[in-house]
Amino acid sequence: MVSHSHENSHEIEIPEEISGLRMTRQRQEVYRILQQERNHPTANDVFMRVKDRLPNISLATVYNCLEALVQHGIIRQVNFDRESSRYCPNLNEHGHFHDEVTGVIHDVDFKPGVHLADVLNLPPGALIEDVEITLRGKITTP
Amino acid sequence: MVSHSHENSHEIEIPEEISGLRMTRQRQEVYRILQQERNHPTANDVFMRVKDRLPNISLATVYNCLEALVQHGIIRQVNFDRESSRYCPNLNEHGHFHDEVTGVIHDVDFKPGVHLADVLNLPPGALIEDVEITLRGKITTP
DNA sequence: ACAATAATTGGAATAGTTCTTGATATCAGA
DNA sequence: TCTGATATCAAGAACTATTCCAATTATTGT
Repeated sequence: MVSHSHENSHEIEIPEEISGLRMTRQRQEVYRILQQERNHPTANDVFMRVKDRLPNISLATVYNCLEALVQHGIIRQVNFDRESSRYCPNLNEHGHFHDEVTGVIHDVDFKPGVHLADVLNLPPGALIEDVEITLRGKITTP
Repeated sequence: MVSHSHENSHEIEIPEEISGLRMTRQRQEVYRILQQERNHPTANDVFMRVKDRLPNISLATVYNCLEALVQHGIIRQVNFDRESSRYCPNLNEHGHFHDEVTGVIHDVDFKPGVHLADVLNLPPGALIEDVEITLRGKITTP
């Protein structure tokens, strides 16, 4: 069923395996959408977009694919309060600024040389495995 | 129904109004629990604890009280991934370190003099209204 | 005390996500 | 290549935290 030919040579090529995760057709397409749309889509956003290419894909599969990609460190899951999870292909340590007015989510990098552990009073012996920095506010354009 | 006498003088006294919020009996008791148990309880944790003193309180009321307290800036709501929201009476700007092994959540303060805006490349014009810093990891005790 | 307003209750509804089951696809070894 | 084992997928049911709703109760201001 899966074609191994180069269907559209101008599109992003996704290898058949990333970080030990078998890249099935569904995972490829889900991943491709995250690479193309850097708008921090929700699972449902991805679901709607991916149906263009895989009309029979189910929402459960989108969730499965996203989870597999997250588990293998290929994408990141981002949560804002209790809203739907969003997904992000930017693997650099970064935070997110959520513009309350427009709803747009901006990636926020640390200034060069800054590391979180340098600015926080962590409990002794703390070994950080994951960081999530989320900011909410407005953008004033004077 | 509400007694205005000092029922137990050794207990925390909670005024009848905080920041413009009428402190009903239910809100008082919910708030008292947050002050006493600094374990970042969930709404359900609070519900179970508060039933000792208000056996007829409903979970919806606990949610209402927590929301009212959050809205008035008396407590903070904290979210870890997609888990139940937790609530925290510490109003200082701080983050949370979630110990994956024990499940304990530690408050994490900034080192003195550090401000988040100083270490992040925020989008131009960004006006931060709320910050959430959540860390996940282990604590090694050598 | 009375009317108006606010808060509480309990249950139903909602939304995002996960689970289950049966079908399909892929892989590894003979 | 065949065969069994394993992994993935689809569809829908189930789950869970939270919110909503309608009826009751409490509080406030006059």
